[in-house]
Amino acid sequence: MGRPRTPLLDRRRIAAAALDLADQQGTLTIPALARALGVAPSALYHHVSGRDEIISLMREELIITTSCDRDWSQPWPQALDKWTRGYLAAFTAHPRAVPLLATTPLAEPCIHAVYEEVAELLLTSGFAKDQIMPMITALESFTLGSALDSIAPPVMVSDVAREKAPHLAIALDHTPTDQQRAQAAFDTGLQALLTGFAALLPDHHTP
Amino acid sequence: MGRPRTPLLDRRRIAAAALDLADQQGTLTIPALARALGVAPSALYHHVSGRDEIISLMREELIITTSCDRDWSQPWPQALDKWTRGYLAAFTAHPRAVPLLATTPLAEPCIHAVYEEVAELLLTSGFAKDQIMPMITALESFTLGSALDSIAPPVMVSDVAREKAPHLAIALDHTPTDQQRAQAAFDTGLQALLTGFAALLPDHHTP
DNA sequence: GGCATAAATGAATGCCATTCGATAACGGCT
DNA sequence: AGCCGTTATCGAATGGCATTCATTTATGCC
Repeated sequence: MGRPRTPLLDRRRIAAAALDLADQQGTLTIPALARALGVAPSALYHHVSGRDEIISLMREELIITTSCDRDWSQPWPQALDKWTRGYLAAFTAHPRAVPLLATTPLAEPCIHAVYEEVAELLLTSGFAKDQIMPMITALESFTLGSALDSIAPPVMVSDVAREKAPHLAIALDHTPTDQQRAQAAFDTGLQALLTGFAALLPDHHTP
Repeated sequence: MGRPRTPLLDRRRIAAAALDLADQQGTLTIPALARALGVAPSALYHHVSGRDEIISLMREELIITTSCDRDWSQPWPQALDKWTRGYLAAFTAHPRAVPLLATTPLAEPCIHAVYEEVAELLLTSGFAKDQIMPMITALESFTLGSALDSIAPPVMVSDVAREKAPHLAIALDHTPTDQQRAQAAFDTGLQALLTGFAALLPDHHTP
């Protein structure tokens, strides 16, 4: 026993293992995480304050490992499109972990970098100062909601219900039932949001 | 002991008490819920299968008690606006319960009625059949995400960080810091979504 | 009136998050 | 080199929670 010759744990390793575990099992328990790390459960508490902090680290790890390809040099619609899609992809890459991550807000310092870049993009594109944060927040809310939607069971209308809900039945008949369903909703919503944002520009010409 | 002369519990009462409890405490535990109902913890299992089902019932209760005022006779933008705002209001009426409710999808039969009405509205308004469900889902995802955002701590930029994130600092200086922050983001996003949806109509004139 | 059933109790089970004292290696200081 | 405070682990112990089960008592149907 006693202190090991080389440390077995650090916060990054804990976060990565927790993310893997939650992704495979759909839940996160300290004993299971410790087992995956080859360590006693109590060892974790020398690196993190508790389970909640582990979940925060998981979300941070998610951002770190997936936020490499952004391109703010494009026009704002394309740049926002790419940013938002990358954001969603980060979540859907770990579908079973989403419920765990969705309800834990991201720690402050981690988001400042991205927010700053988006804010600069939108300000130089001509959006009003008091619209920047609402726009960013709306995009993030939509993305988080879409991530949760992507792991929800698809809506089904049983044959008995078809008569009571004929219009819904029509709509569902023209909707994919698999993973593509959530993606189509995200595409439609994102497209609509960006179109609606364009109408906020001062020099926008209404039809 | 033994069976009481008049039943102490039923599913509605359990759901309502659970919603109240989660709203006040921010968590839901079976012992606490049983205490609130004046009952032993094990008594609950004669009415529900477990904690997960209680959470489902809570969400159902939420819909039941708040989905009275909708008006599908208005033009589609106003109707969708009212529906979506009511949806968000149902969540924000129980802010501390939102994390519990957000990750549990709603049971099937409960949503069919609303979906049918929205589907009819959108179909008769001229939207393409394969756009109905994506539009509905996008609105729901945005609303759920906004509900989660409304209980998240507001983003702050400490004085030290102002130099590293000047554009973000500008944006935040023009953003309310209280409850109004989330509402402004929701307003902006909903407006943008509806504007973007209008552009999907076949007879839409692009500027 | 008897009996299957429904609705409660309370004890028991097993898992989980977290804390604490003991153990042993590391690193700086003399 | 030897000492000591610090660091990183373990193992045991605590307290809480969700869930199950045997038991008790009332209800309503035949």
